[in-house]
Amino acid sequence: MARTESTRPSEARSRLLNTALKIFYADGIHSVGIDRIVEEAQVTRATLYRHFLGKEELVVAYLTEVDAAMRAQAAAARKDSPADTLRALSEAIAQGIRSPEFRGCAFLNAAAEYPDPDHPVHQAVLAHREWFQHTVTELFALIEEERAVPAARHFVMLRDGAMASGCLSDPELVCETFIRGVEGLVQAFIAQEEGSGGSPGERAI
Amino acid sequence: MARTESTRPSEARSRLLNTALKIFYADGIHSVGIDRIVEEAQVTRATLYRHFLGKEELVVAYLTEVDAAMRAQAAAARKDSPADTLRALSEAIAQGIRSPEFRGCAFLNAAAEYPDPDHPVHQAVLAHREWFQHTVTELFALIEEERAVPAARHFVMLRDGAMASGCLSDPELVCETFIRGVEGLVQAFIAQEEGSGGSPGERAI
DNA sequence: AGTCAAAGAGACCGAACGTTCTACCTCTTC
DNA sequence: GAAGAGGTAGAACGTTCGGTCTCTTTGACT
Repeated sequence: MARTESTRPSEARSRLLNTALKIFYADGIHSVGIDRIVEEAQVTRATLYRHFLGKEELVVAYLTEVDAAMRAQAAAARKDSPADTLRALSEAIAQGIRSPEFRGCAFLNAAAEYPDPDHPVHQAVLAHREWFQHTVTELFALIEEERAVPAARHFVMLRDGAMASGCLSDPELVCETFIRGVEGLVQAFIAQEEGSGGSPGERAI
Repeated sequence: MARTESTRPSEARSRLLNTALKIFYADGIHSVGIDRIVEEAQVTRATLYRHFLGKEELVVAYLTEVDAAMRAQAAAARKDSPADTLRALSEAIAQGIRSPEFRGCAFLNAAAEYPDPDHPVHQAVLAHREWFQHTVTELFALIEEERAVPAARHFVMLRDGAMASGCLSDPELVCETFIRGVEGLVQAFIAQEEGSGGSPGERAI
C-alpha cells in the first residue's frame, strides 16, 4: 500500500507539537493548561485527544522533540578530531544559551516539575541525560579511554551548570565561563595523554 | 489539647512553614495545593491566610527559609584559610547532595517553575544567587583579587551542575566529580598566585 | 472578670483544570 | 458514491484550585 507522502502525517498534530514545545519551554509545564495550547495551536480539544492520550503524553512528546533537536545538534558538531568536536559542541550549547528565547535546559526544568522518578516525564529526562553522558564519554574515549568517564562527567556538570544559570544571570558571562572551563578540561585531558601512545587529534571521530 | 508554653512566634505559623518547606522541596510548587499543606501542617485554611497573603507569599517565605539555612551553612564552613573555607563549603554542599532527601537546588527548581523574571518568586531566586556568587567571589578574592571573579563564576557553575544532576544520577559520583573539580579549580588558582602580576587565561583542570 | 488576638472547623465561591462527549464537515481512497 | 479517517465546533463532566467567609473555642494578659 502506497502511503500518500505529501499530507497525511497530520498538519494539526505538528502544529500542536510545535505550540506545546514553544509554550512548555517558555512558561513551564504545570502552569499552562491544555486550553492555552489548544487555542494557540488553533486546534480543538478533540483534536488534541485524538493524537495524544492526554497532557502527560503531550509533555513526553515535547521532550522527545527537544531530544531529537539535541541529537541533531550533536551530530552537526562533528569535527575531524574528538577534541574539536567537544569544542564545537560546547560552542553550540553556548549559542543556545545566548539566544534570547533561552530558558534553561528543557530537561532539567521538566525534572524540577516531575520529581517522581517513576513518572514517564521524569523517565524521559533520565533517558535523554543518559544519551548525552554516553555521547560525551565516547568523545573523550576517542582521545584516551582510561580517564574518559570522569572527564565526561566533569564536562556534563559544567554544561548542567551553564544551562541552569544561563537564564538567571548574564548569558554572555555564563558562556564565557563555560567555554573557558571546557577548554581547560580538554587541554588538561590532552596534555596528560602524552606518554601513553597515540598522537593527539589524529583519530577521526 | 494545645499546650502552648512558648507561643510568641506563633506555633501554627512555623508548623505551616516547616510543612511548606518539606512539601514544596520534595514535590515541587505548582503541583501541590494549599489544601495538602494545610492538612499536613494540621492547620486550617483560615490560619494560613491569617499569616500569609496567599500561596505566593508562602512560596517566597519557603525560599527565604532555605536561603537562611544556606547562609548558616556557609557561615559554619569558615576555616582559617579561604581555600580551606572553599573546600569545606564544597564538602557541605556534597553532604547535602548525598542526603537521601536531596531533590536538587530549591532555587533552581523554583526558577524552573517561575520563569517570569518579574515574579516575586523568581526575584527571590535571583537575590539568593547574587548573595552566593558574592560570597564565593569574596573567598577567592582573599587569595588573590585579580582573578577572583571568573574563578568564583567557575565555582558556582560547578555547584549548579552538581546540584542539578545530584538527583538525576548517582549522587556519589556527582559528589566525586564536584569535589574533584573544585579541588582542581582551587589548586590552579593558588598555583598561579605565585608570581602574581595578573597573568591572563586561567587554567583549571 | 473581662478582653482580645490566635486558632479551629467547615461551608462556600468562581474559576480553571484535564477529559469526554455528540454532531457535523471535508477530504482521500477504494 | 460509499467509507472512513482526520478535522472543527462547542457543551459538559467532575475535580481541584486559590481564596473568602462566619462562627466558635482557646488561652494569655490586663
